[in-house]
Amino acid sequence: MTSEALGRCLGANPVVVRRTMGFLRDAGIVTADRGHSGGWRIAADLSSVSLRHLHDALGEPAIFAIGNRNEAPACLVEQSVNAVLESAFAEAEELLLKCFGEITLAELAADFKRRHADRRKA
Amino acid sequence: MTSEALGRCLGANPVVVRRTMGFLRDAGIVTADRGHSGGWRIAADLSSVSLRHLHDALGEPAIFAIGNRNEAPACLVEQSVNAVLESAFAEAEELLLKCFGEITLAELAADFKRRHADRRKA
DNA sequence: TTTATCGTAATAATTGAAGTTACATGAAAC
DNA sequence: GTTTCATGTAACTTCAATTATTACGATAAA
Repeated sequence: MTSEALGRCLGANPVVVRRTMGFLRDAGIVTADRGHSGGWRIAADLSSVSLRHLHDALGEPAIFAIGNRNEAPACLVEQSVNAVLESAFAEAEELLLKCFGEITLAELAADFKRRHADRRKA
Repeated sequence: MTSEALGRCLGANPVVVRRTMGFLRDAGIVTADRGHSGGWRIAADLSSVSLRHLHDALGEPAIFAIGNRNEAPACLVEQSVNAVLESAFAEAEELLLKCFGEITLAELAADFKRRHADRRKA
């Protein structure tokens, strides 16, 4: 599938698609072929790739929208707040990443297949 | 404390402070007095205000930086992804809000007091 | 040799948050 | 009562981060 076509599916720009897919290529999850009839291709067994793998491959982007403003603030109030938030966020992140680790692309594909069949029936 | 002074403490603009504190005022957590010697004052027992209360008062801002792009997409792939992410995010959010609910301003104040005493000793 | 594709750098556009200005309202001080 | 000091809020500007776009080189198939 070309970046152009992927971009249309995702509602995103082809160059942005290339940038992002580049991380998955670097992680060995997909390959990219140039030239005529080139494009992106899955390079891994779908059942061996979890959402956690994708998250890691994409550089572990920040999960939380809110969080510490400074890592080691001089302000004692800020230190107190950071201390309690850090442990709360750490727990939530651990749980979320555990979930991510348990969901594979194969499962997503199976779920898609089910939805697709259901739609054709209806 | 005036918005001006709070702004200096927080490294934020006084008007932004007023905007934000306004939510806490609407929730009854603080009061604001105008005029000479006015400003913001705590209006609740510190032990009765949890971080959860603050979060709710501030309009339950989004906790996660990543999430569904569309709530009810036509795309079946997006539907599959949303389905698994929604439950994962819901679990993590529940845990985080539970933590928030267990932390009170009184506890934060006590922790601050401890840090303050420690610093004076050192 | 032409066409199609990725790779990537440089730049522009967009967006949402924060900052700023301006002024009305209200309350205390003198 | 007038001055001063606050909040309340609308309108506008600035800023930072993401996304989009343009441009062009590299590569491979037709």
